[in-house]
Amino acid sequence: MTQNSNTRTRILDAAINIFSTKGYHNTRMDEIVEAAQTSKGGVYFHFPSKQDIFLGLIDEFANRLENRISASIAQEESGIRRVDAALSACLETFSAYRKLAKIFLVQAVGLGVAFEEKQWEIHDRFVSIVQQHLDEAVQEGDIVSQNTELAAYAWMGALNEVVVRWIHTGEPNLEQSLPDLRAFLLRSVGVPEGRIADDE
Amino acid sequence: MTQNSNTRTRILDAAINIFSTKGYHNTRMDEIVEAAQTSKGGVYFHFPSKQDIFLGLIDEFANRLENRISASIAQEESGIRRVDAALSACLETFSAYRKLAKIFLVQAVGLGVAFEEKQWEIHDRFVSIVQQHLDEAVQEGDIVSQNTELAAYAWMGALNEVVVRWIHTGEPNLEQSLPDLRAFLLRSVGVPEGRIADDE
DNA sequence: GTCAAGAGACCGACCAGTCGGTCTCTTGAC
DNA sequence: GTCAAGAGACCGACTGGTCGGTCTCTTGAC
Repeated sequence: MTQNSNTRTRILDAAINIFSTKGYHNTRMDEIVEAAQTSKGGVYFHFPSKQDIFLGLIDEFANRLENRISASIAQEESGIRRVDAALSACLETFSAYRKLAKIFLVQAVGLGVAFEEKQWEIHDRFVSIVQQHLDEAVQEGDIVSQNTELAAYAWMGALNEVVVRWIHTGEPNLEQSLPDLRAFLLRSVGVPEGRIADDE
Repeated sequence: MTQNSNTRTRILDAAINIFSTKGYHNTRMDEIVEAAQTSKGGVYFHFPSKQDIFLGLIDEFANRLENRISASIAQEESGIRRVDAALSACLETFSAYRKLAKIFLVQAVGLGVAFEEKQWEIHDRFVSIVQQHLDEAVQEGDIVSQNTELAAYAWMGALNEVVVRWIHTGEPNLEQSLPDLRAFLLRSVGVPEGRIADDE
């Protein structure tokens, strides 16, 4: 039973802190044990393995992010406003969970085949969402006809890069990058200049 | 001395192959030894450490990439043509060295503080190049005034994502993505639609 | 003979995971 | 109310394998 054990939470907090700063392979279970103020046995009572803790954190964050984005999109009608909503939700979520974001975007990369699969599965989920909405925008005539798959990947990449940059340096503040990033993304898919400026 | 020892080359080839598929931590020195058809002693005669081989590969690739890009840019006059040249050079280089590209873009990420520094140093070199040229384009009136730093990061991210995608799936062929990617990038910084289509 | 180049047995630090055990809390028969 | 019986949570010494790196020993060219 997943009862609200305090120890379990402490372990997860410790794992987030250490994984995010040192990466998967440079994190020793003993470090997590110490930071969580528990014992080896305590950790392995709550979690089956190191890998399981790590993947659990990633899954949890991916779901949280996707939910927030979906919810934001659902509240808006028009294409461009949806982009705004999704983008805001996205940056806000990353902003609110900087350490998890680092695990998600940085530490989960390059861990070998075992992790690659999950990595791509999640990745593609987000790409699909973006592409789907770009396709709708094309059909509604909001943007010019184009290679929306490539555009979706490029958006993901651009967003990823900006967020990783923020994770690393702490600035520029994500909220304050939003307008420029928004303008960049909208221009990139050919939203007419006139429609970029206003929110109506 | 970097003399043309056959063994040395075999070791590097083996390292490229194995690092690129398994990542840094999942690559055993013994695997490299075996693939290079040499011995532990042979490897450690030519290289001081595992980390050194890895970082050496990255450095080598980064320099190669930067040189090719710089050379391409130098051959062109106008801003937009330079973008084209640089982009082509970039994609061609990644295309030609797919495994090194994977080490460079994927396997070098998330390796902990020891590697992060070098990672960012190289990263920033490329961002600077992009930003500098974007700034020039603004001054020459080719593109609208904007946050070129963010745009440079976003370009890097977009490019990175598309290339990583290709590394992973093998398609779409990078050369054939070029036109769409080019259009995406030029639009994103506000090059007038009319100037995107033609190469003149 | 000597020295670059390579071979491969060996070392020992490191670390994920295990396992026997303890401590506290709940339950229910009397 | 109490106490035996058990369950759940947690402890930490220990293990067994792994793997980067070293060391001594060959070999062959000059």
